[in-house]
Amino acid sequence: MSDGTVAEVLAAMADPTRRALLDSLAAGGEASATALSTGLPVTRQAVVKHLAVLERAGLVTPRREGREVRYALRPAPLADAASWLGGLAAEWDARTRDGDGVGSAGR
Amino acid sequence: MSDGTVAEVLAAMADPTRRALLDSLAAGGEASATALSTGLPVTRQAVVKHLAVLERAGLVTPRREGREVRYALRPAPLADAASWLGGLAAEWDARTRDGDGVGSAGR
DNA sequence: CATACGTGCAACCATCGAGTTGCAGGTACG
DNA sequence: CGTACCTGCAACTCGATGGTTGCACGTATG
Repeated sequence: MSDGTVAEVLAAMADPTRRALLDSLAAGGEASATALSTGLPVTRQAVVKHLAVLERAGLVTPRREGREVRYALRPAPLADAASWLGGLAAEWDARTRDGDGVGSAGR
Repeated sequence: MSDGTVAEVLAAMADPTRRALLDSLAAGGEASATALSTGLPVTRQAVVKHLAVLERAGLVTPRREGREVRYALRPAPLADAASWLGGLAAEWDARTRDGDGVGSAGR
């Protein structure tokens, strides 16, 4: 399951600034914190903190390149979170459809 | 697209207490706020607030039953969020796999 | 009718998260 | 070598959020 809890991924994806950050990375490939901060209405420091959160969630990975640090996207944890959510949704759906109560838990 | 933003769903699912709440509802079907609060280490009021968040996200729906209010699961928004995340993950995967830069996202 | 139970509202507190500013330390380059 | 640029750390502000207590109101029920 790659890295970072599903909960961490969800929390990371819940923030609009963070999503914008990830969008930028998806669109333009690797980028440094300073580069990312231009184009966003926040300070470089704020971006740094967000990147730290994203890294803890495993959604992004840093790579030192001379005097700067480039961050790149890591899709795996996102896919994990997505399938986890999907599984839960399916389970709920099965339960609410009829059995509604106990039932033989899917998992 | 049911109800509640995907972001709201993600934020709602990011909280452990809220997940526990949803688990209880999934396991035992409908339940009132007071019923849910027993079995959790928090006050009824805290549960009420969490239920409000979950309702705003569309994950739960209230139904007045005499003098009490029963909350029931609503799987749809969760499924939406899951497929949204899945789509994003696929897109990232496609981009990081080769094009990495701009590239015509589509296919 | 009186009582008990459940809900709803409001005030309040503590903590967390997002964001800022300021400054010190490396690293590239003329 | 000196300058410019980027990173890293620390202190601080401020609003949102999770949680609590207290109380008033409605609704069953003996």
